[in-house]
Amino acid sequence: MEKQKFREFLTTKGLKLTKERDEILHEILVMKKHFDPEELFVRLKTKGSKVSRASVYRTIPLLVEVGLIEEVERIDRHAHYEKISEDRHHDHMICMKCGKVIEFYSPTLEMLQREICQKENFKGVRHSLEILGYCEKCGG
Amino acid sequence: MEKQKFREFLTTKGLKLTKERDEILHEILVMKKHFDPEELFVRLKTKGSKVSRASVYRTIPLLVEVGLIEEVERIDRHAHYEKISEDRHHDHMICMKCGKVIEFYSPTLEMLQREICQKENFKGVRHSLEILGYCEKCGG
DNA sequence: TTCATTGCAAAAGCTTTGCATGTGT
DNA sequence: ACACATGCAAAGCTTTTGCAATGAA
Repeated sequence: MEKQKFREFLTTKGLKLTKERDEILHEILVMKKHFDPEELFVRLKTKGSKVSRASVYRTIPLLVEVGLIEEVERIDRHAHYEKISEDRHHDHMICMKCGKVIEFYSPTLEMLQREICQKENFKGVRHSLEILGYCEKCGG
Repeated sequence: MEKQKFREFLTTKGLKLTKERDEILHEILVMKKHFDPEELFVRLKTKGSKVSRASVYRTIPLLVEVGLIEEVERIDRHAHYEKISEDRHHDHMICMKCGKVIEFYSPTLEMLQREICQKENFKGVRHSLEILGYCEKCGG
């Protein structure tokens, strides 16, 4: 159904559904976690795809635009993306020592943010909260 | 007093207080808002400083380490930093249309985050919350 | 004097783009 | 057939680094 959504988007925009675009989206749907463009490219290559880096980089913005993926963080100099799941938005805790990422969700937090936006007359579309610190293992 | 803090840090680490480092910190203290390395470099140049880009890039990590500045976001491919002010931490709302940045602070939000960390046995050190959307002017 | 530091320019690393060719619709 | 896409390689940008010269302590 994500594929359907993408297909409609392309049609609407007068763009074309190519084998490359399909392969890229497919690979993202198959992955569970975060990914960066290079990683995605390598995965595709490994599976025998002939897609080029350029196409990967050119397709990602389209997928962000449809709302199928979103940029979650930038580590060093490369962007990281994540599939937007059906279930629900979540935020991240990132361990500054081992890099472990804990995803969490707090309805209270979501509500509070809506309130804050209202107070500032700001129309919030999406948000990202990152808590940096140390995980249980690395020394709380 | 920030300068004092930096000086002590350098001494402790066996590093030297150079004219360049002083000029860089000085310029940051004079600025009120966010900045990126290039912007900082240009400002210094404009004021007649002879500092090189390399020194700017080499000094920034030191200032982050002392806790005088922090990275607040990455836009496109460049990092943005901000002076850590005496007063208090704040988060950001960013208008996706005009780029306006609204800083806000919510004690409730701060408290809530401490609770969330506790639940995950995570030792939070700092966090950043970005709400993306549209400001009053750009169409709420 | 002795290391850390600087500037320069080259290198690195991620992402974008020009162009000729290929391909959905 | 007509745009739009693709791959490739080159270009772009921000950030890092090697090296010889410089300077703080």
